[in-house]
Amino acid sequence: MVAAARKRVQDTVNNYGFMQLNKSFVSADDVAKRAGVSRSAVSRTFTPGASVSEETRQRVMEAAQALGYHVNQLARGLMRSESGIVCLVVSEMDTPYRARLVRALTHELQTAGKIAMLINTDRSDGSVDTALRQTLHYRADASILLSGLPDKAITRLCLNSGQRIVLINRDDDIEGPFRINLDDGQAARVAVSAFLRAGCRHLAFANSDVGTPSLMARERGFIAAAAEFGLEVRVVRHGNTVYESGRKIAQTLFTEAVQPDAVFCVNDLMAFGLMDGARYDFGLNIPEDLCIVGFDDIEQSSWTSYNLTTFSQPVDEIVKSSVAWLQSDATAGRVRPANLHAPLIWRKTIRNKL
Amino acid sequence: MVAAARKRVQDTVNNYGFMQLNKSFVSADDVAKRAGVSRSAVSRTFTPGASVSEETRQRVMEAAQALGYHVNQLARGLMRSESGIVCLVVSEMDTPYRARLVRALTHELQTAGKIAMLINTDRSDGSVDTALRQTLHYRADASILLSGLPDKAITRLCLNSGQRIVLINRDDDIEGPFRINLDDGQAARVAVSAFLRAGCRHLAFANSDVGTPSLMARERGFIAAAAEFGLEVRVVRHGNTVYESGRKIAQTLFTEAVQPDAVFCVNDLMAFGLMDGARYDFGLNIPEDLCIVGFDDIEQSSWTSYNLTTFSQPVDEIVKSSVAWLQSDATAGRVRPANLHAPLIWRKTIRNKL
DNA sequence: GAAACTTTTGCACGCGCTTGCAAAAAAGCG
DNA sequence: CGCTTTTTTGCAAGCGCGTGCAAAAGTTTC
Repeated sequence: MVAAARKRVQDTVNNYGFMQLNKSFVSADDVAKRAGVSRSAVSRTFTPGASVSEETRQRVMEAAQALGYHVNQLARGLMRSESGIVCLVVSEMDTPYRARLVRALTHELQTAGKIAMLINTDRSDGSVDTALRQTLHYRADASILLSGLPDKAITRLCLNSGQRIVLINRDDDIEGPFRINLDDGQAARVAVSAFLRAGCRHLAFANSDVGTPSLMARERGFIAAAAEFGLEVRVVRHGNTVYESGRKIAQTLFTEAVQPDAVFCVNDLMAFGLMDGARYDFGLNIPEDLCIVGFDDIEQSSWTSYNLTTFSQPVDEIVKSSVAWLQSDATAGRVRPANLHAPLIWRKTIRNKL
Repeated sequence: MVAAARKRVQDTVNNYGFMQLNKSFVSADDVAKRAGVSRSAVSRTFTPGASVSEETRQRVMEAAQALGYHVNQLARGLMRSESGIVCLVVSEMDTPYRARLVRALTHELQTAGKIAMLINTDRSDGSVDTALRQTLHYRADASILLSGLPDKAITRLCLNSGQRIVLINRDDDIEGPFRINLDDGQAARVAVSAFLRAGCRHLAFANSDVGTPSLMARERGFIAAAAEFGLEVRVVRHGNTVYESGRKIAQTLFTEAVQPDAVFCVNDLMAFGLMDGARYDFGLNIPEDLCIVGFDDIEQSSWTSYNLTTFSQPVDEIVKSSVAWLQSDATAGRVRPANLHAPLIWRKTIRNKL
């Protein structure tokens, strides 16, 4: 129906003599006709590595230019079984870290000649599995998951459809997808030793209760590292990894009998909440009374009001290695996960010496 | 080549008897064969409003279920000239306000049965025009521009291709696109009267020097509203609409002979920078020494360290009206722009009385 | 200049789907 | 039950493109 309507418009327009300029879409056929060659010729002109003589190539390009032709990626995708589409499935994408990742990913994908489709898994219903199935509808070449963890069945379905999957910070022992993780254990160790050097003795860990693998890895790592020095860790888990949760955790921690003098927050947002809670609800000074370290190094961490010492997500590396893997030859089956290092960015929330 | 390889795999698999489960993609043909009907029947089953008897419909659905079939949107898009794709073209999408908008838009589009393609215009080269042309490659049904302003020629090209365009906060007199704007003038007037009620007499306006239409509208509105009360406005423009620029502007403003006691910041990020500058570089107290109002009401504005009084972007309304218009009947030609109201959210950066 | 190459070109088929059209089946009616 | 009207169905064409194949054109070689 729509197509019919469009067709009609086009014809009318043509009758009025405005020709190609106003035609809905110019096809390879049109270009071929104008250039006086076969349609294959124009198709080959736009296919890197195909056999076309320089002369016809010129002719085709000229005609294409004049008509404003560009290949229809939908049709090309249909033939090639390679749509050039990469799906980014992500929830709560306005979270600073996620937003930065999405920005960097889309950019990198574009420079690699791919295009990003954004799938929002905010609504609770179908969540990730539905989203992943959706990626199949559009024959996406690959999916990159920033949040959620897919069911094994659906993962296999995607892989069998020739799709590649990248999991960022979602470690799990699913095989097939490329997994990118941070060395959370190492970061935790660095945090502990930084706290100790600052003279802290009462360590706490502020986590969310969603229990994402990488968050749990940080928690375990921190507890283990502290144990090596004979220290116990007060762990508080609450809500999501957002400001409010940090605030809430401050309420819990600073109304207890023995209060921490150092807190590792599982991400920066929670650290900000915790800092504001400590400062404004309990009058604590940071870093004199309380040392804090966060994770992600989002932009706000460098704002003077917070000046948060935090671990930096190597966004560039994450993005580069993801896209590189997408373009590499499919070594189907088990894929070696990437393990990236998150360096500590020193600012002002851990004191230098006691 | 890829297609050929896939075909080969499929055949092998079939020979081994694993059948459909492992086949790359199951097509409508497969379903038809299994259900014992024609391919048109299955196509009609998945086309709302098409004529199929309840019985065959059931049979088809069953077969589809068993085989894991879902229509290929690429192929459907090819036929229907309606891909279901909506392009979001945006730069610096990790900016809190933009990120929120992108999140809300993708969500709303999905519930409307569309899917979002994200086009990043960060890199300076082609910018918006290239991006918009890219949307044509994928035969997007529509494009929503959150940043940048397209050339008229390319706009017309998109419109002629049957694409619809939405401009958010990018007012300009381009005709054809649906434009959504805020009532910046009204907001500016509200800001002035709030400052006056607080006893402020030295107004300043902190703007970026990129000169986006909506930002300039706020500036003009503020100056005009102040003039009605016989007050002059010290305008400072610097850099981008980011934290650092606000910081820089603080340096400028508070080293001058006559210092402002009220600043309207063109967005929240700049307001934060200005606040931090005022507080930490100049020891000013907010709101006692200095009143501040921002724009956007991003999440950070409610954080205790800032507690910024600011104008709220009606994100929900923006998103809803955008998507609604996309689905409405094309009233081609001049489209009446939407003019939305941005209410002031009172927090703690404007004092109540003198 | 003819034979043996190599490169370029056009044809025709197919990717997976929608849809107008006419035939077939079902339903309504006196 | 026969006839008309409505609904359902299959056929076939076509959306815009890529690509194997064989014919055509161009190059080299002796």
